[in-house]
Amino acid sequence: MRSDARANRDRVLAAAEEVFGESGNAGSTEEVARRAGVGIGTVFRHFPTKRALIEATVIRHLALQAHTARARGESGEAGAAFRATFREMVSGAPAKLALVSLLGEPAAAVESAAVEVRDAVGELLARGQQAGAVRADATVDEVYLLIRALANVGGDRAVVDRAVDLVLDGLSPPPSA
Amino acid sequence: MRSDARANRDRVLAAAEEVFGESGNAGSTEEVARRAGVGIGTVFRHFPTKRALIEATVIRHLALQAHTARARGESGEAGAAFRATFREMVSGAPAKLALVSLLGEPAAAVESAAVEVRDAVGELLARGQQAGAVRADATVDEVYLLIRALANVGGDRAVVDRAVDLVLDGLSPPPSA
Amino acid sequence: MRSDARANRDRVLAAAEEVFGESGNAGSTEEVARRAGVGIGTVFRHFPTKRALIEATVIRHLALQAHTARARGESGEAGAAFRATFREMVSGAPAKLALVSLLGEPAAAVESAAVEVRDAVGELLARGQQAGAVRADATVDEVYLLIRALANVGGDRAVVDRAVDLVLDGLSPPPSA
Amino acid sequence: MRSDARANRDRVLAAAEEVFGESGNAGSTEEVARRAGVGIGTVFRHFPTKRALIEATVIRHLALQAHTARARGESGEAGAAFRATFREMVSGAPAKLALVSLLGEPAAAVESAAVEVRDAVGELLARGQQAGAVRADATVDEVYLLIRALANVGGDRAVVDRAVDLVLDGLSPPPSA
DNA sequence: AATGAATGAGCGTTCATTCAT
DNA sequence: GATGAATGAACGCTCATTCAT
Repeated sequence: MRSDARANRDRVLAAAEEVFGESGNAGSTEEVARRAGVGIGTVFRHFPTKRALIEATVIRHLALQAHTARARGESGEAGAAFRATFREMVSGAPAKLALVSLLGEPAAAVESAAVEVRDAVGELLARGQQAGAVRADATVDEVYLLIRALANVGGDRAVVDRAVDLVLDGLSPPPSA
Repeated sequence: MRSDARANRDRVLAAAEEVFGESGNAGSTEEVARRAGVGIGTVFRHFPTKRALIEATVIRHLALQAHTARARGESGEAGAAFRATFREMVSGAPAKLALVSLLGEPAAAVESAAVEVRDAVGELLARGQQAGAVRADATVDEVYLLIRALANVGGDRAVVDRAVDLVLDGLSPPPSA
Repeated sequence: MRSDARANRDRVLAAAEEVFGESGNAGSTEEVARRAGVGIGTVFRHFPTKRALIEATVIRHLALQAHTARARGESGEAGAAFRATFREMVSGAPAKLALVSLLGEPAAAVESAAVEVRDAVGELLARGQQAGAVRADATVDEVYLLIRALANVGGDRAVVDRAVDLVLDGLSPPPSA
Repeated sequence: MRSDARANRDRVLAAAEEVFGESGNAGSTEEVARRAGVGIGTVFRHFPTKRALIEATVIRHLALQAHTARARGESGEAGAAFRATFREMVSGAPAKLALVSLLGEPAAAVESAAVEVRDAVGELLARGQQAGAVRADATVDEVYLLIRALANVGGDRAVVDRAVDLVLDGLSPPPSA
């Protein structure tokens, strides 16, 4: 039965990402249970409080983001890798509301998952800069903030894409160098 | 008595901006009444539902933003006006614009208040472009989206400021002109 | 409307004494509301937690007991007054379960209400002893404990009465004095 | 395997006496399983409902009490035996007898276990009376009620002991004999 | 026979909304 | 017009009970 339990846990987490992504903290635990196709008791068996459920959801989301960033990091040209990852992280966010901001004081586990993402982005950025493909004066903080801002803003996909183009242009090194 | 009522309406709106700005949709109507110094019944007399109250709050905020943008539009240099307004709109609205996304389907009145803001931004953008101070290929849609994205993202104020600098750099015309 | 609110408060307290008296802590706040004929929200408006409601109920009960004890204290013969009050306090308890024991750590207000009762009993006891109608070596603590024990025990009323007779006999002064 | 099952049943009953003795009906079946070192399913295999478990616990306790009373009955002096048993029954059962009152309508099996105890007390009482060591007009009903009352009352152990002394004094034959 | 994951009714509590004063 | 007491639906969470393994 261990495998059933794990499967349920995963379905609950997936449902939670949907629900809290759509409705933020206003999403209800009951709704999560309904979408996961399990009883409310099962949700609470796996995550003892609503907050614990949200934290686990956020961590899962951040882990996915970190994975996205790292996966691309090994590919060839540094500038292209940086830009492609930037685009993917912006458009890949399945939740449109800022999941992370749901937590007042983020738990330590959440913080460390976020650091993981930031570090992955930082590595891509550093390579891009070494290759001369990204402005030398941009820091991880700003770049990661831009990714978060664009990933969480609502609006037409095409408009977002063009806005990303503009931002990536701003991140290119000045041609006079 | 009409003026009393109007005064109450204004105090309620001001309190609502505070409360919902701090706590989002989780802020309670009772808390709004308390801060406005009126009874809960008075709040509901002026705004028949919580949603109506939030909408009115958002509209008030958007109207203020439109006003800010228009006021700036008449001042001297076009590129500087555009950039200053961009900065003001990003930093002047922490967490308040997020209310718009809590509305689900925004009411028509909210939409039209938002269009007002977009148009004001559009005018500033057009002038900046005519003056050669802003990239000719940027459109209002992208610019307004960037403002919204940066206004709603959480994070250190200083980091946000530097991110805005990067974006405004990206919006500058290419030096090859 | 102040008087309506007070009336409701009283009906809630009376219902709570019934419900918690019958079912102890297992009695539900909803049941209290139902018996009081008010909505659940009204119960919580007057008593912000279930615990606060139980405390208020207990205090009311203790105040009634203290009143019973004091009222009798002014009447004529000291020994008779002591015994009559003892009987009244045992049989007058409308709640058959030990309301007081419902509280883990009793709140300060509850403690002081209990002290009030103990003091009233103590005064009656002292007078009885001065009049030579009650054993001189009995202390308030024991007497009050006997009252509590007999008030809370279940069983046939007639049997309780005879048990009280036996106890009061034990509290009489030894005839050899 | 039959002996394994019986061993489990006993461990569950012992755990139940602990848990419900401490927390009354608020004690949870899961906690009983945990302390018994078995799965929750095993508890419900042996006792189909929580109520059945509590009943079995109470019956076990009453049987022990009856045994105590009977064992003492055979020892030497009748008055001393009666008084010693009275004291033991009062102090040996803190909070556990209270479970009986949580049962609402006690099951027939519980009633008959209680009758067993009452009868054992009755026998001790009769012997004490025959020996002239206990008041002739006291009946089993009153005596058993006094034991129940004192066993269930909360309060300082020393105070309870002195209250028992007073009661036993009241049960002594009048010195005029 | 034993296990423990799953279930869902029920509880305490909150809060938008109504309405008698 | 203003007030605030009353209402009850909805939420987070617990726990007795069931059942697949």
